[in-house]
Amino acid sequence: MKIATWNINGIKARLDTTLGWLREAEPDVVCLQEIKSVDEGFPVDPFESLGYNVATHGQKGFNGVAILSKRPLEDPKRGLDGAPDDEQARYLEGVISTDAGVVRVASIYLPNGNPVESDKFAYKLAWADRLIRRAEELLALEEPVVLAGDYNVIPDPIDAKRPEAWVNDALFQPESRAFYRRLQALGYTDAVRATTDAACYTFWDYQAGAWQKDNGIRIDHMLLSPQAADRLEAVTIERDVRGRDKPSDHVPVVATLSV
DNA sequence: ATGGTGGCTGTGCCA
Repeated sequence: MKIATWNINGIKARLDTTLGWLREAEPDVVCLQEIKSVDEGFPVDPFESLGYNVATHGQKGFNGVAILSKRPLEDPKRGLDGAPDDEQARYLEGVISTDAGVVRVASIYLPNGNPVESDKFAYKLAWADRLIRRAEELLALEEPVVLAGDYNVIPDPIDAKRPEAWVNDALFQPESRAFYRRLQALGYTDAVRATTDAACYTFWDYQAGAWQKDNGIRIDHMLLSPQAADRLEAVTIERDVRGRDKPSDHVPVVATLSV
């Protein structure tokens, strides 16, 4: 099974770009972030025409996540527990059954958190704590679990072309990096780092020629429970997608699992 | 170099 995660930066502006990559890569499951659409506004039909079931958790204007899956998404869960007044749409989880078993998938859009001195950074860390609690609950199920999404965390200096440029940014704060390590200490595996030690990026800013200079960062991650890590066969970062027409500023990350 | 670009919104906010 090919499972992908991709921050598309707006489904309306990215519809053709997204459909084009789906036709070519033919992933079984795609976790989308930043759909920037309410559920009723998401263009379901073209994805269903490609054979996908569509589940969304959207909001007006910003944020919003979705899961596309060739098989039905069972038991969908929208949002994380622990903050009933939080209206930001950043988490969608569900179960996919195959002939070889089940896999639980979550589409995650962790808050950016900039600027660090603002309440946005506190919100980021609080949201990360709520994700840790969910991740702990999921580990207890002893299922293959894939926590996929835009984490807005640069884990290590190797994950940025110019790490010195990010030292005051929320994405590279010690607290943000500690959260990411804590997830791994619980037992989750960084799928990219399970397959390579090389520098590789998933995001290049639209500004200042970042793509042309390869001034990128690795912030889109797939974290695997032990049962999922045991089934990991391959991981790719679809870097060339960034150089196409009307690109998102992020590219897809794809993991192949033997489920 | 306190800019730069892009999406969605609504005359600015967010990334």
